[in-house]
Amino acid sequence: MNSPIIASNPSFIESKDILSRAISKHIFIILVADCKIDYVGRSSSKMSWGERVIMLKPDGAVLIHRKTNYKAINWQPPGANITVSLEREELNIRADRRRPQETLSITCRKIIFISSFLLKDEASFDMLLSEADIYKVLMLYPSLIEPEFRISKQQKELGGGKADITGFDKNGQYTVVEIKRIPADSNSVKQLHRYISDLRTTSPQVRGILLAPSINASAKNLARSLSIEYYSLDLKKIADIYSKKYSSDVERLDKHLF
Amino acid sequence: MNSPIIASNPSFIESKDILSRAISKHIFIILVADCKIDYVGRSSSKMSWGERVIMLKPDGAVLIHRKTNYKAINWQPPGANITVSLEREELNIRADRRRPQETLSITCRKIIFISSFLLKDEASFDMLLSEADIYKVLMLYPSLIEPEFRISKQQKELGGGKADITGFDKNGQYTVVEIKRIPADSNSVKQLHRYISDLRTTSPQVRGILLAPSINASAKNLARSLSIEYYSLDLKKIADIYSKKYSSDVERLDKHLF
DNA sequence: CACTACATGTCGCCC
DNA sequence: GGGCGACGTGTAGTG
Repeated sequence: MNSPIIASNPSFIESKDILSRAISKHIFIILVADCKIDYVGRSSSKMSWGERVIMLKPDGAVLIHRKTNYKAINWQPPGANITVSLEREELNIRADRRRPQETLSITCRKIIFISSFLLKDEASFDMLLSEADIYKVLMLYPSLIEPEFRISKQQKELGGGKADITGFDKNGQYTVVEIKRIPADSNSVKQLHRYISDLRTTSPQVRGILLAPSINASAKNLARSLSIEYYSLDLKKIADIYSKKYSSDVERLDKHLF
Repeated sequence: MNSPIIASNPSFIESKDILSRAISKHIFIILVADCKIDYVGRSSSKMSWGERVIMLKPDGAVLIHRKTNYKAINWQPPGANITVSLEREELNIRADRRRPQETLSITCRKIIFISSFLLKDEASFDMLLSEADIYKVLMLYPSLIEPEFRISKQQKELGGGKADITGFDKNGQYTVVEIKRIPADSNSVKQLHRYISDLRTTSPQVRGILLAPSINASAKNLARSLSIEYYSLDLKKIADIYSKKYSSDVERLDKHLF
């Protein structure tokens, strides 16, 4: 954290100086200003004067936040070209993007506060046990789905969507498997039903298996009425296998688990 | 802009005091801190120590931004319950949400900077060329849908959802129209199909028309198989009409365009 | 609180 | 770079 700059009620000249320097050096900037916003691009928007928080990131990303909501009210993604200009009693910040051609213009009539600083942050961001991770483990060990299960195809196109796993159970019955990493709801059941509904018109005995850590009551009822089976998925076990697989030695694991 | 608070390198005690007060008073907070993040909910993630910008909004929204990217790396949407606690040499900020049950935990080992302030902002946000704007233009000039098209109803309840426009073509055939302002995908086709599927059981010749600036290959195939028609929508022309209508003089426009 | 549909969706993957 | 599908999608409107 070198050279943090903090200025309250800076003049326009001072503000422009801080902004220009920070932008050219790719330093993170936060400003709070009374501003109006014009955006023209894929859509277009206008917002008149008000106090907002503006973030200018080293990679060219621009965000304008109002006092509520998770999403920025206006923005520009990374890679935007940011320019600052001083015109009479207004400071203008413009962020341009090409492909798609979009322009974001922030006109400030009062700068309440500016700060700029380096952010030292080299940490990795680890998303744990995504659906893709579970999928990888099940592809490696199909018997976790059901004993003697054989996977025939992954991500098969069905009913307009993509089924997670399709294959055959120990009786040779064609089966579609849907995986959820969070408690299954009626949407999960409907999703799986969409996949198998067209298959069932030709072969009604197609099995649909829903694998999830748990399932809620209405989803369970819906599944029963649609002849879809639900089995609980032991996420802890999956996570265990996943971490072991990615540390090493899959062979020993095989013997240990099955 | 009353009572802005700005503190550089505040102590943990001072930080907790500022945070607790600002949260209880629903005042906007920005802090820059060396922190680690744990999130558990629909997914889960972990990130170890690093300097980040944290925003706590009056409505309970929480955003954690790293030095790059448009999106927050971790967040909590509005309505989260935010609590602050001080434990040994760490300040912890927790944001909890129910339904879905999710927890975001921010552990700070150093507060670089805190500021908190009210944001006076009552401006309206005006977005132009939304799908609603396209409706308006088509309602004014149904012939843009198809020559001699007659609109009977806007936003008709069908198949559990709301169809954009329903009406009759030049042959008196009942028609459901779905509008997209972005390239149509298979979801768009499915959406329209849901609207017309029950109608077609009684009158198979009901037309489904999808209007969008473009359509992707899989959606085109799906549309064909479901007997749904796609026609491209000239957004530039629509925008042109819209802006002219809202500047004035619709009469002259009529003569000019048709 | 549910369900539905829109969004400058954004993001990542594959071609 | 464009096409395509998933997302911790978020967000607004409606019953």
